[in-house]
Amino acid sequence: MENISPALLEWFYKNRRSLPFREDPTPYHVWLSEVMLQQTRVSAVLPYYYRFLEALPDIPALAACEEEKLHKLWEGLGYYSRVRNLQKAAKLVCAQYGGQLPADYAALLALPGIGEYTAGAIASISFGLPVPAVDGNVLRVFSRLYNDPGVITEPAVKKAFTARVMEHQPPEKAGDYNQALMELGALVCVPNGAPLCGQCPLAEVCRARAAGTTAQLPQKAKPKPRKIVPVTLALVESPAGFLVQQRPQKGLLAGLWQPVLWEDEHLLQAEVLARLTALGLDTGTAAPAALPAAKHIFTHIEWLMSGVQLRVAAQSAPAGYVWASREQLRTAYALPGAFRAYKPLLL
DNA sequence: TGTCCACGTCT
DNA sequence: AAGACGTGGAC
Repeated sequence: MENISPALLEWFYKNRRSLPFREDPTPYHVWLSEVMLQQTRVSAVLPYYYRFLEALPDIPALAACEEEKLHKLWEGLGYYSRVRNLQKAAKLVCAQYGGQLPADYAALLALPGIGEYTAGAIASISFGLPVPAVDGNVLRVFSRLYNDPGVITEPAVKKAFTARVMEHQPPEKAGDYNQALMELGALVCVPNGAPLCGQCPLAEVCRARAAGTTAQLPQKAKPKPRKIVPVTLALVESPAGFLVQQRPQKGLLAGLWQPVLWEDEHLLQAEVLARLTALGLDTGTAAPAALPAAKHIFTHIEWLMSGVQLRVAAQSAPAGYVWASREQLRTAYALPGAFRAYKPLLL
């Protein structure tokens, strides 16, 4: 196949979206934006990106940030290990590289939370190094360009596609070329079988377009069914606020905060009261109110939530729990989006 | 309603 | 190799 980069770059320079991390592509800006953009759309990321940089304008500031403030800056973005790894890496960068990201693909790849894609994006976009940055957009574009039915979730297929990506990459414009491929995937060679081939600078050479197979590409593995998990929660409010606890530092929603909650159990009101009493809480005599049922879908799990809401007298919090005021819940404690249905009651 | 996006990284 | 890990919006 002829080299696609001249037509691709010409299209990119005319059609690229103006994005804050593109207008000022420092290594830190590109790093932060790429980590935020992993599994998350541009429109969702932008407000977080502005707020994060305002609070933590450089890598040393990120390295020094309090964990709770960091979680709060990421609250609602999901995949919270991303922000913990971001700070781990920032601390390493301060200790090993004087607070500046290294202009070296292998050194970037060695940092926590930076995998092949993110290392390639930073190295090519910020440092101009001729390395690949192959994300889902690029895999989709190349699966269609070559009419290749390879299952793109398989590492061997990704490797083969990456080799093709590099055959077309102009070493002097690696960053623009990589961004152009992703931008083409985001704006023109879109998923779900309806690419805008009429606007595509590569339409003439696209083998899937010639074969009429764009809607069947890319091929992917079937997702596994999600596990259904019953969850019971208790919104316990005293004059001091709501009773909350921090989740364990490993696993689902690690380190985030939640109301009193039992996973894998669907409890009746009387059972909830008994559990609260067993924690040492004086629940008084007022009848609890049932909470509306709610569902939250994670990638691999589906929470079916129900529970109760109740007011109790002023008292000390049971071990492992704290009373958090509405103000503290708004400004200091990071609550995952899974509790969105109940947030109006909490905030 | 349910599916897809969404390879991205770590384990 | 395969599973863990969030969220929200498009369709």
